[in-house]
Amino acid sequence: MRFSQMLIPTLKEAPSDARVPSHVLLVRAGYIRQVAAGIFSLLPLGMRVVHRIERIVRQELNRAGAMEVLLPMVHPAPLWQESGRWQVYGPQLLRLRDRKEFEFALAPTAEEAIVALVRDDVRSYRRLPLNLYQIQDKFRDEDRPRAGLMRGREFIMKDGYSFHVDEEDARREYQNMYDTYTRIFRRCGLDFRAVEADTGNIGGSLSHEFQVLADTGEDSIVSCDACDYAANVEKAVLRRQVGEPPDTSATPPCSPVHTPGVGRIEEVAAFLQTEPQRLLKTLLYIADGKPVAALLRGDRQLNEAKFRTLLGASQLDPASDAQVRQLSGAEVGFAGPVGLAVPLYADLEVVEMGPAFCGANRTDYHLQDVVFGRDYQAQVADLRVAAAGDPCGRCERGRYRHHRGIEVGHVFFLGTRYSEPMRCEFLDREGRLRPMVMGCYGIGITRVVAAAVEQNHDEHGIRWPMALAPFHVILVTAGLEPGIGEMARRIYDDLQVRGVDVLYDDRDERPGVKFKDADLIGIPVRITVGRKALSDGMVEVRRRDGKLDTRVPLQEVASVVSSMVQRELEMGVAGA
RNA sequence: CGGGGCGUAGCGCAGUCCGGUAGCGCGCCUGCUUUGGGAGCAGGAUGUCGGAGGUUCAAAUCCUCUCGCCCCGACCA
Repeated sequence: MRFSQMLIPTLKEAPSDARVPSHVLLVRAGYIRQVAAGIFSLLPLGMRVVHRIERIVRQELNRAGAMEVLLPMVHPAPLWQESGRWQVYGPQLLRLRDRKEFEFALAPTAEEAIVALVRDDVRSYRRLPLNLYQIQDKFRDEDRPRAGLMRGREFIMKDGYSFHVDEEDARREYQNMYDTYTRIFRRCGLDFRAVEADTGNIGGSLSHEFQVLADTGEDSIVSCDACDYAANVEKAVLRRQVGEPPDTSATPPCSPVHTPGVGRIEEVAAFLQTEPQRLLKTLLYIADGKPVAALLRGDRQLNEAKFRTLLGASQLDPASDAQVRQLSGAEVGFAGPVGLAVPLYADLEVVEMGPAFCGANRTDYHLQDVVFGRDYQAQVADLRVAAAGDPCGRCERGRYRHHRGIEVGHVFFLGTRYSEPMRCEFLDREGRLRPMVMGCYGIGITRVVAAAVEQNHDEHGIRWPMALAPFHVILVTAGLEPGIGEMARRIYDDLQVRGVDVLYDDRDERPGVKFKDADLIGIPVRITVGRKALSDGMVEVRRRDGKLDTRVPLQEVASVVSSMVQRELEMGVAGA
């Protein structure tokens, strides 16, 4: 492709509404343009990157036995009413009406549509298992779209669904997809982790997110420094016993302290001239209509998902200010476990705290020297959000490291959440009607684009991994001598014959402009044919990642570069 | 949903307080020169000043309403 003929509108200045590197660079380098909040157009370069990703995804999924389909993007409301999600999904589901006032939704995901398809045409165990996927635009009317392609409202997603005769087979396929995703992201050249994830309200136990590691990621994940356990902090379990509970036999009885007007943890700690770690935090919640309290060390966060699971509650909300006043008998900020007539649940760490400060259930007062087991009792459980340094819950000695991640893939064991209400059933060997057991598997294609840039850029621009780059090589001419163009065209043809995708910058621009654009656009290999090439027959080969900057004889450059490209493309395909 | 910020040429911005009929840089077009890290000179094109209503002789500027975009928060007692 010739640069002069391609639409690559690069910008010297960043658009003012972009904050994160991927957004800034993808706009500046001419890959995307914003159309509305969270809605983007893909320009030719952006489209090429998307195609690269899609190709890898298709190859690996097809290889793993999945089949591609294309479902509609506009779903009739009754479909969603059948699964119950029309009521449950909320404002993220964009609803619309046609001219006859019939209601539709723009698909944010396609469980309903795929189930409707399969249940009508698959009635026998002989036709199972099935794994169907599509690559298609999705729409989610996000509360707050942000960070460019990272959290858009409209985005391209690969969504796949599998159907099985029983749970065992569904789990086998789950593993198959897990392995396939690992291959896909490895081939994309991304630094990622597969982490255990919270299954949310769908239930079930199996769920992994594929997280690309990047500081700008929205998700928080932890990985063990001793074993291979890694999980989203929403999910990460903690080791029960870490140290011995401190000896509190000499601790004086607890006593009130006057703390006028200080109710927030930091304020209380500052007022008492101590650390938040010495404070005991009491959080009042309403679980299915009944009050409960969670106790945590002052600097810790409650993991509501863990709490809800522990309680077996379907609804769990923080108590309102009025409820807090009524339950604790004090203003908000002065609740404590001592004498509180509410079921108490203490995080593992609370046991090991030693004498602590906590609210006195009396406005403007706290208690000091409060000891677990002596001054109050509570059920002890893993309740907090895992953080860096916390003890791994899967092995005996590991500690957690913390990372930020961008969720680019998610595999999920669904069970019969959809097949049951929507009656997606089959006849088994014995002639009995049974619901199919399902799994679902997603990859955010456009989010992979953003994640790759977040992970691979510098102050000059993008640095694509070879597998995702819109072109493998950019060929730049520097100088106006007629011989230079001729040489470049020969190299261009030679590379194309060898299957290398080349962007030939034939523009009538000064070399500086071409170099700046090449760096910004981020193509992995740059070949420069300049005046020097005319004199000594050498051209420059330089890698965008800085790993190579050398000169190669004109005659050899095509073979040298094409094998470099091939080698790199094959790196992730090992075992294929 | 709560709070904050911003909408002026394709992009980045000034002008708004204090009303007088729109400007700068980049980009774009033409010509000449230039050609290894975002060239120089000369000439040129480009605006419903987000929209609607109001005040006024006169509105980018003041008032009211509205739309859009960005950021922070939306459990932490």
